[in-house]
Amino acid sequence: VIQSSGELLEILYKMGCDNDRDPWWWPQSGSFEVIAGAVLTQNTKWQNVEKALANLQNSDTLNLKDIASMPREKLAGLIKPSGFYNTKAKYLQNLCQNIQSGFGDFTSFCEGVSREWLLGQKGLGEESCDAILNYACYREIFVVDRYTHRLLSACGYEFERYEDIQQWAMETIGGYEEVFADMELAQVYARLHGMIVEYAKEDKKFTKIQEWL
DNA sequence: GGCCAGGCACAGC
DNA sequence: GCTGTGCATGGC
Repeated sequence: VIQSSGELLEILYKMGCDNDRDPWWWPQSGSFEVIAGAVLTQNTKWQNVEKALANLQNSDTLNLKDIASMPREKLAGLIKPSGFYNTKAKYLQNLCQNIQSGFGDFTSFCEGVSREWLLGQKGLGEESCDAILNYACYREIFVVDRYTHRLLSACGYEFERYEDIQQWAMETIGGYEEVFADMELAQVYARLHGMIVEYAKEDKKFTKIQEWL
């Protein structure tokens, strides 16, 4: 079991001080790209998502309006490198259409959207919803993914449900407010989730973190 | 060639 | 409610 949650958080926080990255970790945070990325990255390496995003960018269609209105086959072709391209094309296009009809544009979407609305969209589960809320809309929500689950397991915790992990993470982070005093809470959540992902890519069993604790 | 990647929907218990 | 399966490409 983790000896000190604060120590773990500080380690992760320091790892996040990479000036080359988006300060919120997710590339192009605060923009529509996050929405597309959240769907495309499902069970897929980010490296392949980048190719799909680049295809959209190069055809000048990486925006709400064009994805909502282009032929689905065309969208599927553009996002092919990210895998599951038929289902993702359907989900992403449907989502963009619903955002347009429900909110109008990206800015209004971010102001007005709720977690419940997102969960009602096909193709968005809890992780994708929270990723959009935190990284696109800058809401105070911590994203839980496979890596977070694995990290806690490696440290001796036995969480099962998504919301249990999320609640634990947000309460724990809240208890170390002074450590992150120079950042907004939403950005702290964003950065820490990102660092868990980055760390896990290098050290899938979290052996280094376990050594430190 | 097998395995996994920044999940989710849907069927069948 | 929980578990299994399909979705599909690309890099190691």
